[in-house]
Amino acid sequence: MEIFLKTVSALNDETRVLLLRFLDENGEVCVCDLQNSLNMIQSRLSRHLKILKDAGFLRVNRKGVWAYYSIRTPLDKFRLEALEEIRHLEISLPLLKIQNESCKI
Amino acid sequence: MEIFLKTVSALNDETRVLLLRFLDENGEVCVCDLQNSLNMIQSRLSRHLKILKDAGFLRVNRKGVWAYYSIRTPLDKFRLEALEEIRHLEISLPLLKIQNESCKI
DNA sequence: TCCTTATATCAATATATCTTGATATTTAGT
DNA sequence: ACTAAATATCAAGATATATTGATATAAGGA
Repeated sequence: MEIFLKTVSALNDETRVLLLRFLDENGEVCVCDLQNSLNMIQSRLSRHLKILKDAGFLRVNRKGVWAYYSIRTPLDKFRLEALEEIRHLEISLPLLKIQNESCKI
Repeated sequence: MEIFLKTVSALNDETRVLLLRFLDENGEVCVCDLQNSLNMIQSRLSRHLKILKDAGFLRVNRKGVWAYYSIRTPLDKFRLEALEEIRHLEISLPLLKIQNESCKI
């Protein structure tokens, strides 16, 4: 029950749905680029990324000071179905903005 | 997005997950019997049933003063997958208690 | 070691959701 | 019309979650 509720509550926020969709479309993205692209305050972004990671949707890849987040694979059936649902939502998705080249993998 | 969030937020509550599971196992159940079986205050129950109904999970069948709730069919893929997930949760489910026979369909 | 940058966490406030008891509505029976 | 029972809705307080700015932590370079 706890895991289910954690999974579902992670989905229960417009910001996080947008994040999932953005990462689903753009693959592995650095936090600083998410910040720029989504025009989001850093502490807010960090919080939501943690919630999505803890709920099993995301993985982090740290390279020095940078943290690259991406959709975790493989996802189980339910999380995958949720992601599939999010793929079909009509969302005006911002473009990925790369801030500095050094951050680029 | 709104519909998705409404669906997901309906799932984001232990009481409602229990309700879904209970109705999934017991079929169409009268509110008064839900009240008895789940040992829940009436206003609380009524609120959660409404949320689940508005989110597309339940349907109501009114017969006189009684209201019989059941899982709506057919459910779309995502809601069905959520229900499937709930089916596999380890929940100690109370038994259905029929209060008065007149309520029985 | 000191400084800078990226990210994470904390504290305070604002907003949303849940629970309960009280009240309103609806229906059937007399 | 009046009453009783089932259900729905409302109002107040309690609890949880989100946002923001401030601070902490960690890594790399001078």
